[in-house]
Amino acid sequence: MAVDLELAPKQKRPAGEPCCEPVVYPDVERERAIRMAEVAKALGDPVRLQLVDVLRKHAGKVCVCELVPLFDISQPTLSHHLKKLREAGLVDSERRGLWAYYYVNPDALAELAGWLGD
Amino acid sequence: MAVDLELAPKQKRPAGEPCCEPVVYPDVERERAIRMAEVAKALGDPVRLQLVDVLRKHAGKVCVCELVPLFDISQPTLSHHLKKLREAGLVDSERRGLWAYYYVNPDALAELAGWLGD
DNA sequence: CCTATCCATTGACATTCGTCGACTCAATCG
DNA sequence: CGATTGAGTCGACGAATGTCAATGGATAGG
Repeated sequence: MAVDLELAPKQKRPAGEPCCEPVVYPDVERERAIRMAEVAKALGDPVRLQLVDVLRKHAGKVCVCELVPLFDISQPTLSHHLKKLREAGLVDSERRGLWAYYYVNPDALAELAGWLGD
Repeated sequence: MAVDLELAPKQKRPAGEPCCEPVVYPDVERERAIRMAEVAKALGDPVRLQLVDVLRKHAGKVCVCELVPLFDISQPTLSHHLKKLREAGLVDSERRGLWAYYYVNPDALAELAGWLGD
């Protein structure tokens, strides 16, 4: 937020001099951007976004065997998407016998939601 | 939102029968998910997320030549990211002589922000 | 035990992505 | 006009992605 851009140049550069001031972008912002971009990237697939949507609406733990018939993809592909969501911290899972239950991690969405909502 | 999942199965399938009810996922939700995933995907890169951040904070039109020194990437790469943001509808641009000015399209973020914020 | 079931992993494949250097093109200045 | 500048495009490259069929490992039921 220390970024304070000047207005655009009104004329051509005097030949040799740089176009603009070398504005420094704070590293703390950069790290925050990396975190939020990771979350956004995980949501950047329709299947994964719908998975998070279903898990959020259900507000509980959902068995994988209930998620599979919701999508036109194979079970290994769904498993792959769930792994991506897990790696991004968006969901967590719990194994109970044969079945695996998934649920959302609300904290993971908070930072991105806050930034988007201003 | 018509999705109303049953609780997970308590026992193994009786061999032959399907594990779960064939839940139908509404197509309208699917199309909305595709739109929002497209926006999320555009934000799924740290450079692009920071670009949107800078443009939003500046709340005006920013010249490309002012954006280039903010990042450790080449000018063609930045141009490529701006194109991606344009294609996703997140930003728009306007050419004035030699310079190109970019600004955010607030509407594009609204749907994703609304979904994230519940 | 033996078999069926759930779910994850592996390997393969085509596609997309992020990045750069080289180039093009329009516009500006002298 | 001729030289220079801003910005977009192109071609190339390695890396990552989404998808599937095949496989594996653990567990429940008979």
